[in-house]
Amino acid sequence: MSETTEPRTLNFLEQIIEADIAAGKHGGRVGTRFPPEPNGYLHIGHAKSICLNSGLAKEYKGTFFLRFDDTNPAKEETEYVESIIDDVKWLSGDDLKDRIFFASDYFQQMYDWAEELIRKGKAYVCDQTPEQMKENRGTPSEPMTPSAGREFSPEKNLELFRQMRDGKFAEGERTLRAKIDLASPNFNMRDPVMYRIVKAEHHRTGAKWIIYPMYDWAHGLEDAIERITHSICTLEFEHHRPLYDWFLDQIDEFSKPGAYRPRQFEFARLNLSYTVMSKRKLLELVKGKFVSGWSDPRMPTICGLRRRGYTPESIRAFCKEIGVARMNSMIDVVKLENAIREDLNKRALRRMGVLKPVKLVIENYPDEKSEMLDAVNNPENEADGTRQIPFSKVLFIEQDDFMEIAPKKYFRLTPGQEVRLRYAYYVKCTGCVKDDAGNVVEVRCN
RNA sequence: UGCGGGAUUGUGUAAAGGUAGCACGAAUGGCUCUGAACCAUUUAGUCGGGGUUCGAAUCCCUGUCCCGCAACCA
Repeated sequence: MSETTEPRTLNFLEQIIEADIAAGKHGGRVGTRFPPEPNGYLHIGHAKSICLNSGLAKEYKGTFFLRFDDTNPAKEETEYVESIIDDVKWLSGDDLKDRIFFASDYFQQMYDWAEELIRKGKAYVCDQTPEQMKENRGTPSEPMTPSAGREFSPEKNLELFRQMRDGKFAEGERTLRAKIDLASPNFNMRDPVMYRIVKAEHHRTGAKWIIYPMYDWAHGLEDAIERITHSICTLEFEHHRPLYDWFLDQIDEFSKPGAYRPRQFEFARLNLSYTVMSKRKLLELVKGKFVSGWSDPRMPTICGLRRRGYTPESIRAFCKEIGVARMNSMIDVVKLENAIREDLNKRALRRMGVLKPVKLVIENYPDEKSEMLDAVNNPENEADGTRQIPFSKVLFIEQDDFMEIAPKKYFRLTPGQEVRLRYAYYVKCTGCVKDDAGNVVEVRCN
């Protein structure tokens, strides 16, 4: 007997993961995460990342975490944290129990590792202002100009760093920088900032910290702490990858032979035709009261789609359908619409409604009579049963369902044409009644 | 400019040297219970130029075009 196996096509991430499992990396385990900064509401673009990460974890029987990358108190709020948790739970169908984390919970650990780098002479305190840093960054052919701190002893830098932590400096006065390469063609490697001073209330740690880790320093550490195996992000972080690896290389715990190492992989973000996804513009719509709020059904936010009637299954199907690649693309929004149509077609209970009514009079139906007719709730699922709908001489139909003078392929009511009324009788249109202005006020048939 | 990515029907996405497939769209036809859905048929593609090979979307060379980055944002 021959086995017919469904030909399964893997996307590039599945191929990488399967190769890693086959090679025994991480003991064959898969751990993914969705790491939003709580600085806004999630939209359909984020849905792609959520479905990807949670989907891969499910597919390979791994773990999926929701982690808030809350490293910039100036932009983050608890309101966003709460909405993101709701949206991710709803979309992924995962209760996220015990699997919601915060970068801010790792601040002390990150700080300790920063001191480790300073002690090793791999990081230093810089006194350049943001403006000076920009001026001194150099050009592709000229190296950057460092500050004196680059040559200070580890002891002195450690002391300065502790002073930063303890509030001896104002915002912008000092930063901690990694000592990497003054002339790297990848500007991310030209001594990137690891910590900056931000004197703002953090939504979780309050005023405990006044120095905050930058994304590049923090992200790989967060992944490493959580034992993420495949750290999936969007394409624009591609040339941050050398930095991601460099930082982990500097920390004993993650650079020892056989030590745990997460890896970064990039994919193309979602672009949807006719859809605004810029956080700034969406915020403008909300603040300017052009919409009723983040969950306005016209918004491309996850909560907006939810209110519009999208099911999580349909959005997941959409994400699976569009695939994942490293090429920038523009998905036609009809693809999203197709996903919900397909889903709802299978499970939605049908109801009839009339938006712009016009009276339909059945001339040969008795004046006083009325009867109840059986209507199928869902033609695609008999189990959904039937309901009763009333029928009488005078009914209301959609204005668009009648045309006095109709084109060739008009299948609705027009004088002389017979149609079937849904769940009821065949009727033939005999004409219509108009008011003084010429508007059709009544359609007649028998 | 430097660095890093990318290029397969209209839009996406497969094919790891061996028949270019799938989905959505579009078109045509069918259907007197949603102009939906469904059914049938059709449409249309490997960026250009060289090379390797019996055979190239795939490997090599070369050109072109597109995207991203050069924040004390993530």
